[in-house]
Amino acid sequence: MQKNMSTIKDVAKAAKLAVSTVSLALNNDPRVKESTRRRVLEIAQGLQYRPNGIARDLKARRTDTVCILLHDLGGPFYSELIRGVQDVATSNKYNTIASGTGGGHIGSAAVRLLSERRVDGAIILAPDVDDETIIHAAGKDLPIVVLDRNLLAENVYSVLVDNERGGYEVTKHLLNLGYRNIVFVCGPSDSLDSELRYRGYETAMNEFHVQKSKRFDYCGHFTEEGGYSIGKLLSAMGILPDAVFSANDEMAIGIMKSFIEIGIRVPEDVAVVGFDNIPISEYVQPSLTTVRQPMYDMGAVAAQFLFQALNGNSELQPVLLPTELIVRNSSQVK
Amino acid sequence: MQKNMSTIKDVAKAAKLAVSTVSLALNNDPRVKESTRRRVLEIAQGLQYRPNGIARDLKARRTDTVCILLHDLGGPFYSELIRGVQDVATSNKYNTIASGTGGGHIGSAAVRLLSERRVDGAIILAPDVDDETIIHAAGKDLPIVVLDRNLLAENVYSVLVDNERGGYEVTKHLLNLGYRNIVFVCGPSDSLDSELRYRGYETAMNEFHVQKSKRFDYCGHFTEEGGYSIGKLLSAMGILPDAVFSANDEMAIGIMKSFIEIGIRVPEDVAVVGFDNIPISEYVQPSLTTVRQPMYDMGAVAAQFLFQALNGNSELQPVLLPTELIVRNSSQVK
DNA sequence: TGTTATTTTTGAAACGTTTCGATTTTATGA
DNA sequence: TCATAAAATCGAAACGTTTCAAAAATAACA
Repeated sequence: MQKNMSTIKDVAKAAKLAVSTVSLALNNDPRVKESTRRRVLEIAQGLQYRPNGIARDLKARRTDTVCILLHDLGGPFYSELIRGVQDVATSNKYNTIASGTGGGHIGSAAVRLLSERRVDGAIILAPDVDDETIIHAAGKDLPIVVLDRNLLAENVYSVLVDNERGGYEVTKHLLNLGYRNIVFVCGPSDSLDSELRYRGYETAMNEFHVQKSKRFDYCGHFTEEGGYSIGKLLSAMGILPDAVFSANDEMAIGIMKSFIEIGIRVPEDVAVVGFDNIPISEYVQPSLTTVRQPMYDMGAVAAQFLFQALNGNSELQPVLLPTELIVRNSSQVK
Repeated sequence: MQKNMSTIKDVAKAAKLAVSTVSLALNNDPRVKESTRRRVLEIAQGLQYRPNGIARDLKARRTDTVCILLHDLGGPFYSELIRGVQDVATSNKYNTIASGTGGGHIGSAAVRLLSERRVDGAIILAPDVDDETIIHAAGKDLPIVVLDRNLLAENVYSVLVDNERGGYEVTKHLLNLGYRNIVFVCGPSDSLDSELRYRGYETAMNEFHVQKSKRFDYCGHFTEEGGYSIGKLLSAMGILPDAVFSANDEMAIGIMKSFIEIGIRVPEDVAVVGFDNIPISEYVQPSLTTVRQPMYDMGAVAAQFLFQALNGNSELQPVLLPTELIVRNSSQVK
């Protein structure tokens, strides 16, 4: 049975000093005599004393920690985002913790970290955290940066990726290559991303005076399986288009897989393009033409916003980050 | 300028009740009259009161949170691990936060979360957190599960993957296919994983009475670039083996890339196998034969250990999870 | 109505720190 | 040696909760 964790009181008692002196000593306050400090340090060491961070946070009314909330921690392309946040947070001497909002009671992670003020700031890329929660939690002393979300509120700042332009450019790429019958495969119907990418597609198609596919004809759930089914469906119904623009890479990969299985060649018979530039998009066969989102930048910019806000600057305009078209082999015969 | 967050005191004052009554009311204690509770709830709502989690944690001396410490949050194959942990933690009504140990001052994340007791338990897969820190932080009330680390200490529990057997099996697979001149490419010299995988390789080679490569001749840093250089080196020196067993997939992919670049065919000229079964290993060309680590199980088992320990069971023997050989095209002509 | 049992509310202490103003100790200068 | 300045230490309050024992209010019963 281990004895209880020793506290600053125990150290004080052992050193025959006041608690306050010990505290000062441990925090290297110049007011304590050098010899006392050394003695305190020694005794603290001997007692295996470790300050209790929670008590410290309570007193300080700050945690020096920011969090990043993701629906699915460890999703395929959050990695760079997290890195971006962490790099900036670290250089501002803040700690970063991440939490997934997916499992468990809905909103529990958000409530716990934000509403109950266990962090000093937050970056949120999680559609399942509702605006309400965010608006309520945000405050002068707890700025929140939302990613990929249309939300305008006090102490809430916004970083967006130009999904619409990305959709426009990749569609135009297809059109320039001569493809005309281009089908758009959308994601979940409540996905803003999917919607915006469609709008870009729409614009490009209009620009070329080409008839566009009805938006909601083909709808996966941003999953590879979803794409696979849609691919099967398209070919089974004998309505193969010239090209498919899938609202994300996972679905695009599923689509390609289904095509290839039944002997439809990509891109010779049908071109396929995706969106997101997830790591495997480079490795699938054929490699996937897609649109890169600047995930690292997104994280870094979001974190910078956070610290600007924490330093009192509340005049931060929403920023729109550019995407980048990445042409690979799924759209263009070598 | 936003006014200060309201506390339970403000609610009490507004309701003309004692703080303690309000606390009881908010926590649905049956001792408070129903009508009072409703009144309190209403007033709390009106004041936008949100309990301060830090104060609560301090008083309760527990956080209902466990953390998972990874060197590189968002690394390619942690995703499943995190999911495993989170699933189990959630079903035990605990929250999970994740933190990367890579950026920033070394050990800072670990110290902050573990030593300063901001969590009730931890799962650690991060070679850069040293044993010392773990041993010191661990306690009856803060069990720690270490993954892939040889560490035996009080309140520290261990979940391992049978790297040695994995190495043995994949080597045997090569030997059974007739390969004899098999080179082992190791990871960083301080990597236990790499070492164990080598031992499995050694055993298999001995079993077949084949001469094995010297262990430290070829050493990448578990990176694709490292593998690429080694591949170049091997071919440049004209000492191509029959097969290469790379201590992880990233390096294996780099090696294949370099081979293919200069016209060496995989697997016809040289077979390549890796370890870890990272997502893209399935998609590279040729697809990579590798060894799967049961990441989800690892996370789930680790979390289960944690909660067993939190519930007073300290008799948990280290567990060794089996690996699984995944044969793909990089080792075997179709 | 008075007594007792029950329900409801309360004040104070505690969790482990930091910080402030006050007090004690030591050093300084005449 | 004494007064004063400077250095070192101290005690108490505070951070925002929960909890415990006790007090107050209400209900039940004779």
